[in-house]
Formats: sequence, structure tokens, C-alpha cells
Amino acid sequence: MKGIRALARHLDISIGTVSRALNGKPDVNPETRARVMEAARALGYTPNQSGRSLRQGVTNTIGFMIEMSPDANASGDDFFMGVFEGVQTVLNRHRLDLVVFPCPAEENPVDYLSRLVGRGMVDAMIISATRRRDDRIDFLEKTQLPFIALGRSESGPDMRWIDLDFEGVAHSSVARLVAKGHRRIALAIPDGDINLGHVFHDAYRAALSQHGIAYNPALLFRVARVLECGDDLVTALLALPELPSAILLSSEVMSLSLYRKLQERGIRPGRDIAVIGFRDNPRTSFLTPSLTCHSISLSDLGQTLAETLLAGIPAFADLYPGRDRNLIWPMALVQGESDDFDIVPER
Amino acid sequence: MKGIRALARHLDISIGTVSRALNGKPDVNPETRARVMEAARALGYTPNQSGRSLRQGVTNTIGFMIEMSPDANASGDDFFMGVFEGVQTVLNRHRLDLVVFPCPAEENPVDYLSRLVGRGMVDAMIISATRRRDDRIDFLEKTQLPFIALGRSESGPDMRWIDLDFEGVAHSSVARLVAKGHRRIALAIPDGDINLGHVFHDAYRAALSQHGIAYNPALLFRVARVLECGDDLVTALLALPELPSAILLSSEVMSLSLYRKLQERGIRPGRDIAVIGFRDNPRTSFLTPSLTCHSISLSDLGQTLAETLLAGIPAFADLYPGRDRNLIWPMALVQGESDDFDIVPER
DNA sequence: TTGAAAGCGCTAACAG
DNA sequence: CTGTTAGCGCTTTCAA
Repeated sequence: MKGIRALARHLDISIGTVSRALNGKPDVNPETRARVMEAARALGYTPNQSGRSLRQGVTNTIGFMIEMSPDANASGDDFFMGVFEGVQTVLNRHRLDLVVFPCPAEENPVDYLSRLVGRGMVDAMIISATRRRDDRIDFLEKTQLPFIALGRSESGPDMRWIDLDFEGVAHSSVARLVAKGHRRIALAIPDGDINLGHVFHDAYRAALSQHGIAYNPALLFRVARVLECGDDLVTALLALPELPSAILLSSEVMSLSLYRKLQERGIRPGRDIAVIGFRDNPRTSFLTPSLTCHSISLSDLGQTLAETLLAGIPAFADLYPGRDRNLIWPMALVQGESDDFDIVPER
Repeated sequence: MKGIRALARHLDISIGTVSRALNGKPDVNPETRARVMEAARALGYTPNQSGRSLRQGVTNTIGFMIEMSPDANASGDDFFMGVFEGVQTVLNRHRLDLVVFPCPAEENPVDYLSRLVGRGMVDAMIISATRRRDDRIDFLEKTQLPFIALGRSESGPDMRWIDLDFEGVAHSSVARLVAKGHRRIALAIPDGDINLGHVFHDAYRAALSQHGIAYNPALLFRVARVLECGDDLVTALLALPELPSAILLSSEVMSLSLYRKLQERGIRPGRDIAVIGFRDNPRTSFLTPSLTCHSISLSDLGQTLAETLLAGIPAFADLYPGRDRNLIWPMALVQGESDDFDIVPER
């Protein structure tokens, strides 16, 4: 004998009353409720989730799908941990649980996702590492399961999403460099179909154009593995007739190998070439010269992500009214030394 | 009408037969089975997990609890991502799913764990970031839920665990340094109750003693935040009457801030002080001078972790016979430049 | 080889 | 305020 039935028998009352007492229903004698709560605590009773889910049709669980391919994971180590923290903060308010589903690198993300959703393991999903075109989004829209994407995509024009402010980062970076006299500004983005590369690329072009600088495709570098990009990047840079005076990175972790490889070739970041990283990441904060980048509160991002998701779930929607369906998350420039020099115009 | 009932009605056969067909039971007409499989595929049917779990008493889900405090999590996402990948490889063989439970930094880990387990969300658990004394272990042993720890603990003398080879790392590091003439070898470990600090400390003492070097408590440094330890560490080093000639790190990410702060004070790692990191981490592989550390296959570790866990679950135990209940995971020294100099003995 | 029916643990509707 | 009961979706007897 286990579960609520054992608890009811132990208290010598019906399981219905026990259930109502435990779930805070109003029509329970306060004294009875106290006895039930106490016994539940003493016996360590926790309602079985399968039983609840089956009966109620909801799991009280929100899934967060992450991918384990190094490619999809350029955001840098502490990124997801920080976001999870914020998401939990909000979900806890509603007694919802966050569970993370790590999609193996070799498995098809849509198959993985559809298995999870089909099994009814979650009431809603958060997906990340959005592709420019992303079949997961089409799938989720078909199932009608509430979801939100951390990252925009062409596949989901009407979906809820929050994305980092690549436009703002590109504009503030370019503006800063141009003010220092730079004209030859390169860009490094991840190869492949992760959308942030495309978005950042577009934003970079727009920013250049705003400052009257012609877009030069030779200054665009697509790197295969973000962590080990330095070698390829420096080789490509040196193959140019003239070294760019600055380079923008779409992920700050690129800076680790880039700094090293530049220095091996006698090119001093912050002196011979300006480098602007992306996010303010503790793991890159000890580079010399310090990396100019953009700060963000991961926890706040996670909270807003969760709230925007809940705004799309009928049972919670009225608690988060008037919330935008999508949002560009602002980032603030953090001045470092990696771009702190002026170009002396040639005459 | 949904689920298996809808499928059965659509095929005009009983739900029992559909269930048997789908689950590969032998007593089903091959033709019937084919029809069922085809219809399931066409209608996108996936059995509801709550229904299955309730009926079968198992969830086919293995939980992996991680903690989001930066302290417990210094190695960065890539450590766990690598381990997850290996764990999944093994679990997939048995159609088991891995789900990750991120415990918020401000929540009591035991409460968090007991909620999960009480709700019956998993058939077994993997825990990490073990403390020297760890209440989660006492709890799990009480519940009888199969589990394994990634990290040893005094709380679980009989539990299954796999831990990194801190002893081997300490011994090979000290031996290497002693051979180069070092005698004043410092150690940096995380402050707090995470067990690896204690284990590494003990191993370090044993290794010193093996080489006839007296343990000097003044050369032990406990750092609060692993990522930002450089400042405190260098300050403490400089407060000593004489600079140690070498320092061992219990986490390679310490090297990031340490290198920077040493260099700010004009102390050259690999020249004025030898530094030996812990794990071979892509994020530290671009330091100059390159960090001597120890390599490990995270995926293999994850696979063995999963197999050792399964060996403790009755339903799978016979598939993994003769497996040790616990294991020290070996790591191989990777020679770098950060300790590549000899001490000239004074006369 | 198939159908019918019980029951996993729980909550909600209803009767008392 | 409490007890009884149906039924969530599924698998597994048991009978046919």
C-alpha cells in the first residue's frame, strides 16, 4: 500500500479528503487539513506526478531543450546556467518545474523534440540555438504546444521569442570603431545555420552602411568551431592584402584562441588590431588587453523568457497581460582595452 | 478522442492489440502489427508517458541533478555537456531518457531532490558536485532509488560513484615538479564543502610526503570564487616571505585569472612560478605559456557513469555484470610550458 | 491471435 | 465538510 491511499488509511479518512486538504481546497475542515499536512510531512508523502498528470492533463513541467553539439553551444559556458536560474525564479512562483532536455549531437533535433512532446512530458517548451529556418518551430506550431524560442528564426514569424540585441551590439561596436577612425572592420560569425550568425551579419552590414562604409565580403569570416577559430581566423586575416584594423566577434569565446594566435604572429590585439567581443563573460574577463564587450543579466533574461512564455499559456496568461510576444534583449557596451586606440589617417 | 483509444478505433481493433503491437509483443499477427505501426506513424502517435509510468511503475527516465551555483559549476557547461553526451549514448541503448534537473542556487539541494524523487519522475538519479558530507546521499539511500554520484563523498561509503583521479593528478604533478627541483609547491582549492577540494588536498599531502617534503599549511590557498580567484591568490602569494616555486590548481579555470594577476605583478607563469592546471579544457588551451594539465574523455566518463548506474538497477543489472561499484577515473598528464623550467638549487 | 476488463495514483464531480 | 466514484492513457492479465 503506497501513495495517497496509504496516507488516507493511516489517517482513517477518505482519499478524496486527503487530496483536497493537500491541494488547498477551501472545503476542508482546518483541523482535518492540519492533521493531513502533518501526516504527509511525517510520512514523507509527495503526490506521484504521473497520477496527477494523467488525471489533470497537465504536467506542471516546462521543458528547456538544449543541444550538445559544440556548434550550437557557442554562447559560452555559463550562459545557460544563468538563464536557467532566472527561468526557475519565475516558474517557482507558479509551482512549475523546469526540466532540461539535452539533445545528443548526433540525434535529429526535431525527432528528439517530437518524442518529448508526444509523450506529454511538458506543458510548454523553451528552445534555444534557433536556426535560420528551424523545423522544430514548424513542428511546435503544429502541435499547438505553448513554446518560446531563445533566438529568433524565419520559421516562426508569429511565435514568441526573445533574442539578444545583435543589432544594438553591431551598431554600438561599429559606431565606436568609426569614431576612432576605423574603416576596415571585419566580422567573425559561426559557420552553419545557427541564426545568430545571419542576424549579426545583417546587423553588421546595416551598421556599416549607416556610417557610409561599403560592405566588403572579404572581411567576413565564417568559423567552423568557435573555440578553436583562432588559427583559421589569423591565417585568413594575414592572407588579406591589408590587415583589417578591427574585428567584431559574434561570440566572446572566439577571443580566447584569437588573442593567442594573433600574438603568435606578432599582432597585438588592442594595438595592431581592435577586437570587440560579444558578451561580457567571466571566462574572457582576464584577457590582456581586456576585451571590449557587452553586458547582460542572464538571470533577468531568463525571467523575462519565462514570463513571456507563461503569457502564452492559457492558464497563466491573465497574470502576464500586455506582454510583447517578442523582444530584443538590450546589451550595454563595456569598454575594454582591446579596441582602445585611434587610427591615424594616412595622407 | 485521443491517444491509443483513437488509434484503435481508427484501425477498428481493440486497444489491447494496438498496445501489444506497438510494444513488440510476440503474440500479434504480423499483418496486424504492420497496420498498427503504419497507422501510428501516419497519425503521429506517441504513447503518453504518464499513462505508461502509472501502469508500469517505471518512467524510463534517468535524472541528472546539477547545481547552478557558480561554485559547484566552475568547470563550465562543457564539462557537463560532454558527460551528458556519453550518458545518453548508453541510455539510448535501453530506450531510457536522460533529463537534467537544474537545482537553483538558492534552493536546498535535498529539498529539491526529494521533491523530484517523491514525485516519481525518475527511475534513477545521477548527482554531481558531491559534498564531503552530503545529505542528498543519505536521502537517496533511504529511498532505495538507484543512484550514482559523479564525485565521492564520506556520506556514501557503499554507494556507487565515479570520481576523477585527484590522487593521480596530485602525484604526477608533484613528481614532475620535484624532478625539476621544486620543493615549495602550493595548492589552490575551492573554499566550501565541495568534496573535491578535500580529496585533492589529501592527495597533495600524500604526494608531498612521498617525496619527503613537509606539508606547509601556509602554501594551501582556499579560494572563494574559482573564476575570480586570481586577485586573492596573488595577494596571498606575495604575502609569503618567499614565493612558492610552483602552484597546483584544483580547477583549470583558476588559471585564467591567475595568469592575468601574476603578470600584472610582473610574475611570469612558467618562468617565475610553475603552474599546473587540472583538466585539459579548451577554454584554457590558449593561455601563454600553455598550461600543463591532465586530459580526460568526458564522453567515456559519461558512458561509464551510465553503465555503472545501470549495473545497480535490477532491470539492467545482468547486462553489466562484474562492474565495480566505484571507480577512480584516470587522467593523463599533458605537458605544457607553464611548468617547464628547472629550479637551480641554491648553494 | 484478439477482445474485454482491471487497475496503476490521483483529482474532481457529485451525493450526502 | 466528507465519502464515494469515475476516469485520465496505458499495459497486462485473463478468457475466448
